[in-house]
Amino acid sequence: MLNSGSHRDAVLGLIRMTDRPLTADEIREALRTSGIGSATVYRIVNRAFEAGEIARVELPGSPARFESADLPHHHHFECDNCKRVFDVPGCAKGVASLAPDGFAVESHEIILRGQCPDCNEVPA
Amino acid sequence: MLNSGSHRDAVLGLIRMTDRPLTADEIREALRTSGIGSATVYRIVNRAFEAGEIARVELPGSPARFESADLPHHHHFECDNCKRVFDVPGCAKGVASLAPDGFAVESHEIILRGQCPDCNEVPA
DNA sequence: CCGAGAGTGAGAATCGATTATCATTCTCGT
DNA sequence: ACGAGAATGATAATCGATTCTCACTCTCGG
Repeated sequence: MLNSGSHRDAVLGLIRMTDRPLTADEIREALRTSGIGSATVYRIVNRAFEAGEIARVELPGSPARFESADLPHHHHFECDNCKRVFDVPGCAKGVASLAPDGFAVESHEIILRGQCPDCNEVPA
Repeated sequence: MLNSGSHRDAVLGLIRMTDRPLTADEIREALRTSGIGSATVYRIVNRAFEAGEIARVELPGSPARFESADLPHHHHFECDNCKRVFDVPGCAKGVASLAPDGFAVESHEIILRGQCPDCNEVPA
């Protein structure tokens, strides 16, 4: 059940393979068959984050999520219903120029909310 | 030192008078001369929020903030240095249309980060 | 085969934010 | 002035997320 690096590979592989940011709990749940504990998940993602291998995504009111560090500039969509977070490619123009004079904008973040495709199904 | 409603008036008045969202602690600190306790601040802002009198602003990694409920659509700027949050009038075009097909966008949020005017001073 | 050292999981501990508790204080109509 | 009921503040309790602890397991070079 243990094999140095196998948990790490599973966690980082899962993150790279998934097209949306995952919480520590989502990761542990996805890998539950391996019996991985949450402390281990946190250890792995924290180290990988510090090493710049993955990115941390924080949204208000929910735990930190992790995704590949090499994704192009993008933003996030949080489903009001299932609470999952999805990647949204692209960016709105002129975002940084919204700030009034005197503010030096160094980064920005756009969060969309609503119903994801799964939760938006029209019940026939 | 107590006068029914005076604390409430002080808190809501402060919120309406301030042009940026305030945390419970910022409110308590601003009114420290009145000896208001944090439980009272929370009670007041929670009730006012439930009554729709003020709006709650939540940013990742910091406590909830409160501002007037009647402000026009706007967004927020968080100073990387002093951690204060400021209002940013206006909005970027086409924000909602960023989401891929299948996503129903119901609301959005833009967070700018960088240096606020106070922290951006050029040391002569 | 052995030992050093990293990895692991269960659970305890911690953290900051917020809420609950409760004895006390105040307000107000009468 | 009086009593019911709301408001208050100090502090304890709670909450969810995350980190720490520690005994144990595994890997791997020699």
